[in-house]
Amino acid sequence: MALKNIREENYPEWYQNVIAVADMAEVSSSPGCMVIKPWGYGIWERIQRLLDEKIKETNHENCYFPMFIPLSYFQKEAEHVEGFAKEMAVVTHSRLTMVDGKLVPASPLEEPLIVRPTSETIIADSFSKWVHSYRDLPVMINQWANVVRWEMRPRLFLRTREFLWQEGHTAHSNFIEAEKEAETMLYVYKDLCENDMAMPVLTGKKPEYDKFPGAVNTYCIEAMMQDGRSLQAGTSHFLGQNFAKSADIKFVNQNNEQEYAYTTSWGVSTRLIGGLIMTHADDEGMVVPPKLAPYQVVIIPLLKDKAREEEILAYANKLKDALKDASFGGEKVRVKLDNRLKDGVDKMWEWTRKGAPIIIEVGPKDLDKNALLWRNRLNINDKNTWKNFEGFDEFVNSVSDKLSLIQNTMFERAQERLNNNIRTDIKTPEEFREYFSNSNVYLENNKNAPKVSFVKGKWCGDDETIETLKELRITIRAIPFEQSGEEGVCLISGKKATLDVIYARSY
RNA sequence: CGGAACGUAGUUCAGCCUGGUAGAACGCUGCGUUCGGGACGCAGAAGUCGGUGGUUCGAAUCCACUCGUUCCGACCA
Repeated sequence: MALKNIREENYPEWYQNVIAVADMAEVSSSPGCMVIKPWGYGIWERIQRLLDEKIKETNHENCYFPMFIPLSYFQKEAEHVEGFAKEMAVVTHSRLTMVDGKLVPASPLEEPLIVRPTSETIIADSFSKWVHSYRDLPVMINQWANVVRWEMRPRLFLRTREFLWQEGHTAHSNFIEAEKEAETMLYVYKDLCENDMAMPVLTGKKPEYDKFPGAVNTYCIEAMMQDGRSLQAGTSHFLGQNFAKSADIKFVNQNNEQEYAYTTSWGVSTRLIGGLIMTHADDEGMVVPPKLAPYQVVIIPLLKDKAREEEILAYANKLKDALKDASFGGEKVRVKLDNRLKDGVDKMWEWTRKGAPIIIEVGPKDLDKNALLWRNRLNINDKNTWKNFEGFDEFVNSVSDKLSLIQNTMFERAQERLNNNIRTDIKTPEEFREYFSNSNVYLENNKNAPKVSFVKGKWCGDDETIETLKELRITIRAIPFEQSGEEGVCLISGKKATLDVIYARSY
């Protein structure tokens, strides 16, 4: 057992332990912020690369907007400023001066600048300059950037004051096309989560009270963490004409009439890595799905026998080169030969904690046999797999299948957990309260069975229910797109209701 | 931003109540024995005790302020 805290005993500390032992990130000396270390950033780079391709395949182009947004821009959209006002970093001065040996801000700005919490307002401003005719539409852009939200209670990857993300922004000439865009991107996110991150998600719409400030509709993907809580993994917003009206994005339509554009925005962030951890990591540390692993195969040469050191290194290098010619998921296999001056066994466990999918040890015996010993991260504690010796060529030829199997197994495991933990048999407010009176944190013997997870049931939509949900610390995660249409009983109010929603505690 | 706890070596913590020049374990370095699943022995290096100010002959220890971390809550497209 590598970790000081295991999942069933202390889930929040386990989460932080995983990040520490996998060397993914650490709390920065700059309050509320994180330092993303190479292994964590490498995973983010993989997410970026895979998602960026999908964004471009759906006809978007990347560009970049300023991180400083004039305060007045936020006042243009009433709901938007209301939703974000509480958590903004404000730049008020343009220089420092020395007073009594201390640096103090000087030269106040005429208009304060906001460090972007999201870029709808400044991008809408540009759109208004770019769009004149229906022939200029649609505008479909994306930016990879950092944003700042002054969170009071930071948690690595899940909620930090500064985080990295991508935000897409589009403008369209009509309602239908814009709605379709918001939907398209939601499914691009679902594809990323499920096929690349091996993290199944539910799709749906946010209830009115939980929409993005200024949006007409907010669509979301929600993932189930191992403790049964929900993580909002990404959102896609149909903004209607709200931002177009406040930023004056007008165009002349085919009938020579002035019309406001319809806009959308959509984003995912480094929070996905938090989701990745809470979906896949175990009591030994991180487990990274092959498609996201910065290194999919790590080779550790065992160099105790000085006489054969060169020979073993040559063999390890030969293996590395042979593996590089293999491919997985349409890309070359990423191989790391770990040459550091440390004991082989220490390196083996280090890469286990980091969650590298396949770890190979290359020692003197392998030279003679033309073989190698490989370990599958998913079975790291299964003694039956401790002696996975395999012929050199046989391994090289099957590495792609092995990675594929690991990727698929990880997804199936997570999918099974999601499928098995959405309760649909809770039919009354009494049963509902009883169920959620349990705590989330404790898992039963079966780590695939959190005590409290998702409940799918009816909701009447009344305002009073929102207050009750707050008291119970439960949220409506999504209104699924597929609705049964059957009448039932609202799990909060007990009134008649037909709308199906997903209830859960959340991060 | 409210409540609570905490801040001492790279890490986890003891010492504080009852003031007198800094401790352990793990980790790290060296040597040796082991070692294809987290090993061991011996030796060694490593801390202006979060910061500022106060009380005192003397402060890790007492007091005030401040900064930060963790947990709970509020907040969190």
